[in-house]
Amino acid sequence: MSGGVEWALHCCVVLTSVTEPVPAARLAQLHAVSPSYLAKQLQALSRAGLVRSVQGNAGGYVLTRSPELITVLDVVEAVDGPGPAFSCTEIRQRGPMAAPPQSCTVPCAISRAMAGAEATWRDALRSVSVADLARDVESDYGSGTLAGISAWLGTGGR
Amino acid sequence: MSGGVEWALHCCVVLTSVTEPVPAARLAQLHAVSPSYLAKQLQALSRAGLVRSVQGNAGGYVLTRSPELITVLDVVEAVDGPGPAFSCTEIRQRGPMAAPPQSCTVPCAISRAMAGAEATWRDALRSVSVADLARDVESDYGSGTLAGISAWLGTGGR
DNA sequence: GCACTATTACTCGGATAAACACTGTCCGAGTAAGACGGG
DNA sequence: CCCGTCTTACTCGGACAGTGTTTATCCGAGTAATAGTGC
Repeated sequence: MSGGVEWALHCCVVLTSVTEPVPAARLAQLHAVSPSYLAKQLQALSRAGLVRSVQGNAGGYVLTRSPELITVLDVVEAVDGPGPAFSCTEIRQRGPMAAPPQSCTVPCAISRAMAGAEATWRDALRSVSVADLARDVESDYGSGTLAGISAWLGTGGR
Repeated sequence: MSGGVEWALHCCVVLTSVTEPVPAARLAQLHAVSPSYLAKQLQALSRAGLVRSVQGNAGGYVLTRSPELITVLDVVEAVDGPGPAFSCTEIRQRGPMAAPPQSCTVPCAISRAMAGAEATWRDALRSVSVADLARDVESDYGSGTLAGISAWLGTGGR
């Protein structure tokens, strides 16, 4: 799995607590990661419609909707791509003992098993929203943690 | 995900119906795939203890235990590696607003969410055995399908 | 003092290289079967 | 006819290139704030 997913999720959680746009460079130095590469992930989020980009001076990124309505699955699919991780090659239709095409109206048993597992994985990620993550953060590190980060982002605490 | 997982699973299903060792090359031409690369996957299965390799003339691969006791998860972990797909980089401890180490006794909220989803994925794969897959194949393509493949593997049907 | 305009600096966005992992291939070590010869 | 030995051919196992995707980077297009100027 792409490592940028973690960055994107952390950014979404941080963006929960801000109201004004935050530049990608600021988010990058907050997490001490490569600014250029983080920009790429944010562009993916923008293409997926999860965040809105504001150009010009005092621009940056903002969430497009309430954190309750953004699931972890949304972020993962935006960064890693929506396609399934396991793709069936239909090798049952190849070779000397190939299954006839008329028998292949449904996916093969292996593909079904893998697809079912991925479905549960997606369901689990869909059941967690970015707002839930933000709540957990406040619970883990004490209330006011996100407010402090928001303040740091706003002030030029460089 | 590695594409070799699919090949390995098909091989395990096929090996369900044989009693004598089957060479990797024979499995390769059955599925019309690269013999050398399939050998690599089978080596991984051997390292994981799922199949037993028999060297010398009339050698090949055999399952080490009953197909009921081999789960799809076993095969996936053998080929793709046992490590989790999502690995937390602990970026919460980096940057100017880094969380103090004493607050990081438990994994961060994001890591927990991803780990939980992967756990359900693993459970789903663990609940399906290779024997289940073989049963489904017989059900899909008619009883005797695997017997026919076994016969082809045994005879020099080249 | 106010409005308009030109400048300026800052933002995102996509196009461009480097690094890693997956895919594919090869040849050598080891082994069991089979052929051969002797008793 | 049976046993032991030797050859032989076949198997796996790990080491070696090719290719695609992920990671990382850069510079140009566009925009909003800002400073300056005239009324």
